[in-house]
Amino acid sequence: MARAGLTTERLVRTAAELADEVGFEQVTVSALARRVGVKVASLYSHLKNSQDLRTRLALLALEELADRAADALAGRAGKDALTALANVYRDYAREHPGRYTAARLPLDPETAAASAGVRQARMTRALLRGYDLAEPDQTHAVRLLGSVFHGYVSLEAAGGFSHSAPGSEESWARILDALDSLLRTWPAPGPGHPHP
Amino acid sequence: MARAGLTTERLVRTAAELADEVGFEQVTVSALARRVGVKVASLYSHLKNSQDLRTRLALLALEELADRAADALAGRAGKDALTALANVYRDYAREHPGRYTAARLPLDPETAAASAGVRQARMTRALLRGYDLAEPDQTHAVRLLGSVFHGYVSLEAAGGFSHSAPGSEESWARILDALDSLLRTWPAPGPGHPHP
DNA sequence: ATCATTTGCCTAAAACCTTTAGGCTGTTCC
DNA sequence: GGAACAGCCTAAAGGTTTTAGGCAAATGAT
Repeated sequence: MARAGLTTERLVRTAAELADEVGFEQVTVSALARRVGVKVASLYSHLKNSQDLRTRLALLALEELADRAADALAGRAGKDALTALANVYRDYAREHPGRYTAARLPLDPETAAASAGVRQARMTRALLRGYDLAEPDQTHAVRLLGSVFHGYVSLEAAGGFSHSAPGSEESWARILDALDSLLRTWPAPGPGHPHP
Repeated sequence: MARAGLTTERLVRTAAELADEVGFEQVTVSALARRVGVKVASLYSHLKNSQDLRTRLALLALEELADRAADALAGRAGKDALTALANVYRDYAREHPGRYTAARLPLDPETAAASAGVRQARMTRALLRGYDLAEPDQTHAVRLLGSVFHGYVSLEAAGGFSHSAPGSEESWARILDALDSLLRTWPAPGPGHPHP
């Protein structure tokens, strides 16, 4: 009987392609087995179970995102860096929707701590060195940026901004303008402007 | 044979409880049938299929969110309104994680257009009347707020901000401060500050 | 080169979810 | 009461997950 020469890594990469083509939800051990031309049970030599496959896929996506982020940030600072990092997420989500969804999979704390997610957080923090933020504001800003990037990209992928003017492209640019401005003039805590 | 007296609405409400208890992903026609004490096939008189159940659950959650938003916004303006609306999303996600996940389900355009999602968008826009934003900046700001609320709540639910200082509560407060400040001084488009 | 071991893929089978088809029995309404 | 409908049931087919056990190809020692 001819052997297919499967490995866990190869399977996960194939699963990533599958995810981008048919959606992360549709990535199933069965579908993966079909695609690599092998019986379903054979995959259980390489994968613990279905959840294991999804987790590995998530870790792959987190790595790829972190790699792209590192590339994008190299040699940039300030708004340039902000824009570059933001576009890493948006572009990745558009090029690889299934992988991007996978990257959003909730991981248990230990797995998350060992993932490339921490690399991404570190890079976001590095980006903020181009602005003048002391702790704990820097952490708040890291969380804000993460929220905006993830939130915008998710809503856009769900079709939230299509079919209405102005275009999503323009909003994205203006939101980055706004974030840049906000980071340069991060406000002190408080109830906001005092009513005169 | 005693009749259970099921209706589609009752099933969807039960599915919502189920979602909050075991997670949206685990909401299945079978699990729902078990919970209401009926054979699986019986549910297909009330639900078109599994996807139909999930969609109805999403619509329920969107309605509940819009209702809470309307309550929260009544009689408030400015930062008060901003905080109230933001907390609607965060509190709802914490009280009803399954429902909140359901509300994030991508809907086909017609369904989305007929959902309470548009009511939510309208209310966010109404909130912004307390700030001085002309179109198209108002739309950009609506999208920014939606992104931050959804993004923050999602990352928080995924455990992104736990086990690290400062606490998520504090970041949330400071991010709302920052958004309020940003909305009061929304910047003009451009590359940012000119370098001196 | 041969034999033993390990490895990789297979078949078989059980458990669960989805969906359709058809039947029986309460309920409703003349 | 009886006709018609509605609501829940059984049956069955098809798909996914996972475990168990088998056979053959690759590996490596003698």
